[in-house]
Amino acid sequence: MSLSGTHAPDRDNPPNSASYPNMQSVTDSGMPMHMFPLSTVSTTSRSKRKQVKNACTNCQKACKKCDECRPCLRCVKYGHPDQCVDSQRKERKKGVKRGKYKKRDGKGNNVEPVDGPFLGMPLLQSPSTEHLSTGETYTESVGFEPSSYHYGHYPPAIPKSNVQMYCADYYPMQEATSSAHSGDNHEYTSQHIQDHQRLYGPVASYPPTTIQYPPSQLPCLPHHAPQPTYYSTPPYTKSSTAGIQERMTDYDDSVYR
DNA sequence: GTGGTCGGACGATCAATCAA
DNA sequence: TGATTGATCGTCCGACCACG
Repeated sequence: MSLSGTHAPDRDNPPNSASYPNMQSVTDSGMPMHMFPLSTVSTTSRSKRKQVKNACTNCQKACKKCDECRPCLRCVKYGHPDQCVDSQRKERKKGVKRGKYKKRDGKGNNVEPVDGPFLGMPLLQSPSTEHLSTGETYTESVGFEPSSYHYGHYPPAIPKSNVQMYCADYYPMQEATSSAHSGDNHEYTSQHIQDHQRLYGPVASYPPTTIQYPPSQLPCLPHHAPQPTYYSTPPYTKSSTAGIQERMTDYDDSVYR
């Protein structure tokens, strides 16, 4: 990122390190844990950080959390929604030679291939899944590795140009903490959310209770924005709260492929 | 209290490689 | 040809600092 800097982050206590699983601050969707209903948030888990596919230039420059919507909440918050544009990604290198492949056990050791419940994919073992049996209580930590393993198992990609992101997984409608927001820790106040709604339309409730397919509204888009193209056959029909997050995430991912 | 800066951990992506 | 691996690139956490 930036090339010059004088401050030294706390290397001895990497707060986001997997070696500190109890220091959960964000969820799979990138939503800060404090924005979850307390009853569903495990205090002992640390799930993977969820990143947006493409941060806007402002957030990228500031190294701050962005969201899929344009303008993003951060740009709205700081009063420059018109400058909220996707950053450009450079093309990945091709023709990079690689050595012999090793089988792995996740720790860098050579092992035999492991089988898991999803196409040989190992289960994501999160501490918070221990008390959850059938998914009756939804937390972000439940589920399987939202990685490229299962990408492409859903209907063929639709052109990216036809896609606008559905952001139900991002915006919390719980009352924001009374302490309002602090810094950039994406603790948007209810006032911020209301402002955003006033400007750009309603945002989705969180967590959703049922999957709507296609979504009846695109919560983060300006009302005049072009509507996305959806498959005629929904890739997901799950109606329980369990797993909704990952399903929506998977869907979002699938449309890019 | 608020916002800006920034190092670096780690998540996402996808081409190269493997194996059936 | 689909699955797996590993390199690359990007996001953003969280500490620190400046400012009003």
